[in-house]
Amino acid sequence: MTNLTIGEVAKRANLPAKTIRYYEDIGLITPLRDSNGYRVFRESDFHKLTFLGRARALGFTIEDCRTLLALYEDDSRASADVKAIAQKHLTEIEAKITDLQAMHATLSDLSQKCCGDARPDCPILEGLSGQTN
Amino acid sequence: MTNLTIGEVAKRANLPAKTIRYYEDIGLITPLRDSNGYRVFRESDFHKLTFLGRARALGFTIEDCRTLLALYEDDSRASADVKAIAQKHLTEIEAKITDLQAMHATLSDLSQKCCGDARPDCPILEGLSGQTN
DNA sequence: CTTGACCTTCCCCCAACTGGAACCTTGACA
DNA sequence: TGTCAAGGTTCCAGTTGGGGGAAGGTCAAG
Repeated sequence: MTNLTIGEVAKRANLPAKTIRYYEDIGLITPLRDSNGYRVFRESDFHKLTFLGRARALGFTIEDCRTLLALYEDDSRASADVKAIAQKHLTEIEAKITDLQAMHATLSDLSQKCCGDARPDCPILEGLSGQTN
Repeated sequence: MTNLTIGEVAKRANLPAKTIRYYEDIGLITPLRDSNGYRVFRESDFHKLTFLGRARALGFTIEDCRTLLALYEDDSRASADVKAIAQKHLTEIEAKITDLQAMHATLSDLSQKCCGDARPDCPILEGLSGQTN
C-alpha cells in the first residue's frame, strides 16, 4: 500500500501517468527510483499528487500549486499567505466569469436576431463586420 | 486612406502588428506587397482584420474565425450556417461559466473558513489535501 | 520462450500569439 | 553626404499544461 508504480498511483490519484511524469519534470514531486529505473511512489508522493489534482481542478496555475504545496509542507506557514493566493485566484475567476458573460450577452443578442435559415442575411455577420445596424 | 502599412492598419484595427503578421501566416488575410517588401493593406484587408478582431474578442477560435470569414465573403451563404457556429460557441461559453462558478463556489467556501492570520491552521490547505474535516 | 502489459526516455504537437535578434528601408536633419 | 531613429522584414524560441507516439527495457504468466 505504501510503494506504488506510476500506473497504480495514477489510478489512485486520478491523474494521467503523463501528467505525473510532467510534474516530476518540473520539480513538483520527486519519487524514488527502483533498481530497474522505475519510479517508486511513496504515500507522501501520492498525497502531493492528490493535492495537486485538487488544486489544478480549482484552476490554480502550476506555479500557484508549487507555492501552495510548499506552504502545505511548511508547518510554520501563516494561513494568511495561503488565503492571499486563494483570494487572488478568486478575483481572477470572477474576472473570467465577467468576460465570458459579456461575450455571451453580445453573442446571444446577435444570434437571437439571426433567423438561421437558407437566406444569406445574417445579423451575426453584420455585427462582426461592425455595421451599427 | 485606402492603402496602409502594417503599423497604420494595426492602429486602426486595434490589433498588434505581430498578430496581423500571424494572421497572414496562417492564411486569414493576404495583403499585397510593395516593391520594397513591405505589406500593403487595402480596405478589404482592414475590414477583415476588424472582423477578426471582433470575432476573437467574442472568444471564437481561429478556425471558427476562418469559417466565419469565409461565410462573410460568401454572398450565397445560409444564415443557418453562421447561427450554428454561434450557438455552438454559446454552449461552450456556458459550460466554461458553469465550470468557473463551481470552482468559485468551492474555493470561496474554503477561503471563508480560513482566518488568514499568522497561524498555520488553514482550512484551504486541508481542503486541498482531502481532509473531510 | 514468447507474449502482453507495464515501464523508460525522447521528441514533436496543440492555441494563439509574444519577444527578441539580425537585418533592410525610409525620411529627416546636420 | 553621413547618420540616426522609426519604421519595416524574416526567423527562431518561448509561453501553459500537458498529449501522442516511437523505440526500447522489464516483468510475470503460460
